[in-house]
Amino acid sequence: MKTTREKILKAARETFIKKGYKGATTRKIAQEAGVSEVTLFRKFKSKSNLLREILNENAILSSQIFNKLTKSELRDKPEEFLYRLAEEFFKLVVKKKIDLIFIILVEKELEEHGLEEWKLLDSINKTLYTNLTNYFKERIKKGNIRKISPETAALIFVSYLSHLNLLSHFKECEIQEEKYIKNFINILLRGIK
Amino acid sequence: MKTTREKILKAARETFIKKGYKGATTRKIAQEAGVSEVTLFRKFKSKSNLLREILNENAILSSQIFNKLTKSELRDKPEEFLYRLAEEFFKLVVKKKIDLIFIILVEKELEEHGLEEWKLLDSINKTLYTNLTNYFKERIKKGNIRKISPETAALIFVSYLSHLNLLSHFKECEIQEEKYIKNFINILLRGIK
DNA sequence: AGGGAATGTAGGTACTTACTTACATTATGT
DNA sequence: ACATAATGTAAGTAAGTACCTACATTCCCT
Repeated sequence: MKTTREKILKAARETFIKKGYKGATTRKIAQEAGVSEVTLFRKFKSKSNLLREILNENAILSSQIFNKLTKSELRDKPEEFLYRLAEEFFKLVVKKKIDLIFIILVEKELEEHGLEEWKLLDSINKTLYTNLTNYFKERIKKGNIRKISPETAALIFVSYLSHLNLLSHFKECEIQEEKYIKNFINILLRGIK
Repeated sequence: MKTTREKILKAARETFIKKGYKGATTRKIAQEAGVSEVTLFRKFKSKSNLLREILNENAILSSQIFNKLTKSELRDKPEEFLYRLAEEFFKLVVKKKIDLIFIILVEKELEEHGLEEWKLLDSINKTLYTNLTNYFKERIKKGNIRKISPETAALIFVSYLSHLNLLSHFKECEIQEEKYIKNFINILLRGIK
């Protein structure tokens, strides 16, 4: 049985992604969670606070995935490592409704309210990007992969996953995760030429 | 000298990207354009209409780029073709403030208003994606590139460009277009391995 | 069974926003 | 120079939104 808190968090995640920060009204979120609006405000002082809690949780989950894989012996096999990383991220993102790009947009809407939370808000993307960049640097040094720009490679990875995730929110285009990820890793490793 | 119409369109593009659809108030747009709010409503009946005009224009511009390049002799040299395509798109997108991803998000916010305009709204991404997919298919047939999934390759291209564009809206990260695009094409063509 | 915590209901406040109306002002072309 | 079109100003409307208060109801623990 889910607690009220969890129900609200889940509904908020889904609604924020579907409607954007401003578009997701507290009434709608509460309704989606099956609780009254008052309860929402009792549990999470304000709407922006509700968002903050979600983002915090997301950042933690995102780090965990990377750390887990980094510690495994997969680390030394770039192709499998990247495949598993993409897979795990995709799963997390779809299951938990963590929308990587969405976060940036929330940011924009909050900008003028003087929030200094840039760093926090962008943390998922940034975390993955930073971790991956370091990973590529290390692999280049060890001669596992050729001498490409590690930043660019990391950016390709992050952007592809974000985009795939975005697409998954549309009913029309059913995404066959496995195929899309496998093909991607294939091209990322060997190029199209 | 810019016409009032053009001033409003420009301001609207910039504000929509900065604040999102809901976040961009008509007051703010008018202010940014240096005209009164009433003028905005006189020229473009409604806010959603203003958006529609922008998206229409974007879609046309996006097609033009692809068509121009396709007709040139570059078509037969994938690496240069893709480089130029990326470059031109990036220029257009930054100069004209055409945010590829933004468009999808607008869509979400409008969803419940019963807009049936899905297809229109997503047209820039879709246009580029479709055109590129066909391009890759053709190149594979002609033996210019190896046998990869053309859809996946197109998606990598579109998502990378979108993401790069998104990043360019943040003051912090100055994007050196040339380097980012060159490195990208390098990896896309030859892989990281 | 009873008492305290969690939740719901109803109503309301203060604010914002898309959009309108009525009227005044400026610019433009002939 | 004058009619016409384009723009501005002021004021307002109707709807929506985040969030609050007061009180009633339900649930859970002992």
